[in-house]
Amino acid sequence: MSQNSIHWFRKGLRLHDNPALMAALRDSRHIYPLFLLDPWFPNNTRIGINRWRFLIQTLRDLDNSLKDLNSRLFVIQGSPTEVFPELFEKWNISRLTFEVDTEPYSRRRDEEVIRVAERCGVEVISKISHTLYNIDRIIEENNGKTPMTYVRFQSVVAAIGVITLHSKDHEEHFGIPSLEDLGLDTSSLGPDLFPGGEQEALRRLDEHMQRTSWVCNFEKPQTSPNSLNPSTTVLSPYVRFGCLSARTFWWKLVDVYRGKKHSHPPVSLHGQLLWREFFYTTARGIPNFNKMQGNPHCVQVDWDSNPELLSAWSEARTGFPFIDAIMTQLRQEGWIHHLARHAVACFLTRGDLWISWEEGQKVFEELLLDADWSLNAGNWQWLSASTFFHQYFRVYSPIAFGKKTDKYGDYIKKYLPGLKMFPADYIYEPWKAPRSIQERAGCIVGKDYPRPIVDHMVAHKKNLQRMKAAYAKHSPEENPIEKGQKRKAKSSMEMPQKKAAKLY
DNA sequence: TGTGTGTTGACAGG
DNA sequence: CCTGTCAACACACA
Repeated sequence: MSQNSIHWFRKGLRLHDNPALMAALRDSRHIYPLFLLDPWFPNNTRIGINRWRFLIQTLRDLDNSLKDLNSRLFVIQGSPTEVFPELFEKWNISRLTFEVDTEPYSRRRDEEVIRVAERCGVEVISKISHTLYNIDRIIEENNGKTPMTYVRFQSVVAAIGVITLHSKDHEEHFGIPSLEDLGLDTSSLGPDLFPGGEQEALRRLDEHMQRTSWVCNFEKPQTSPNSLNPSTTVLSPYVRFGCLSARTFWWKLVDVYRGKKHSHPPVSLHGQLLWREFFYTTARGIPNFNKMQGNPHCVQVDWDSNPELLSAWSEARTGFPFIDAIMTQLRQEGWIHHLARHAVACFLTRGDLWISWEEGQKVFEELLLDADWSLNAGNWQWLSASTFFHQYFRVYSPIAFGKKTDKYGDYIKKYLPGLKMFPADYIYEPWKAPRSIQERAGCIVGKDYPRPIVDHMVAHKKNLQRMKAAYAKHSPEENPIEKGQKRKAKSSMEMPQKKAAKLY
């Protein structure tokens, strides 16, 4: 039997570890590798120019790889339910294959496409390969409940057992558009530090996996948010687009770890992949995951609406050099270290500006090369102490935090060259520098660089109280009255006992 | 229902 | 480098 198949690339933009693509190849006479530029995405999400470039580079790389196999990538603009019926008929298609995607829009889209395919008599095959595990099964194994902690998540996946890795492996052509073809403004393109594509992804993976002791000793919290070159792998954009299979990454790490002492989840590189899996699971299980309202696990906070403060943050004009340097790196290069994300996210939300994490989520969605719906929403909830993380009294200092790993402010000077001449004593707080030093540095605060938009000490103390009030009102699954009584009992009884126990 | 724990705080003090 | 304190959270498990 010979068939004509379409393999629909969405994420999973690779040839390696691609079970759905393999399913398309089986017994096929013709296979049509297809990528749709679905207008839903630019119409409903924010895609910055740097991520557009990453996508186009990735598609070119995929096309090149397919050329080596005597094939080409077909790139078509249009919504799936309109495009597919035409293509099914035009190419006489009997089979459609694609990778499972767990995001809300993707699930709705795929359900509709499956219905369209059924009507056209086209068999649909979908395979899991974007995640290590079957995300739905994780929730099932946890009695239908979404695991809410990493520890809980780990115990559930441990029970599921080892993940598997898929074994390795025309006529007219619809070309890959350029950024200009797509009508995009390319004037703000940043340096091309992380070019898209499977070949680049595999090259970078290989490069890092050769550093065996670095891999074995990797502990995420020990890596620096403000080194001049990334202190971590920056494989995240590649995993996000599926240029690199998370499963291939996982098993490469198994090879490197074998027979050696190595770090473990949550801090290890394996642990990082499991964090991704954790947030994919919670994003699948929790309704309205990218919103506060209607999200049953999210603490409801009375965030301020303050467009001036928000744009100062997103445009690197807060007057805190550490924060502004990070936001500059983000905008120019499309990637910042995870702890740098913590620092700016805390600053925007519960730490200083008291602006909703949803606003920060939008900015990251636009600017990060690795912006991923599930991870972005999950991490913003984490950092704003809305869901998953509740120790809201742990606040990052926009002054002190960066000093731990960059005493002299070299990172700040790289991204904010206007502050280059400031002495180390004042680089994190230039407004404290005497006028003479500001003049010598050629940078007057309030004129050449903004004054701080908030007093951190005042703001964070006030915000702590506002968080306390929000938590007092928060009652995810319980009767609020009952909860209030429990809280009272705890605070009057437990604390003195604890202190007494310590004294004796 | 109490207790231990939680990838990644800041700060003072030894 | 480590520790405890600050003031205090929810989740998970026994």
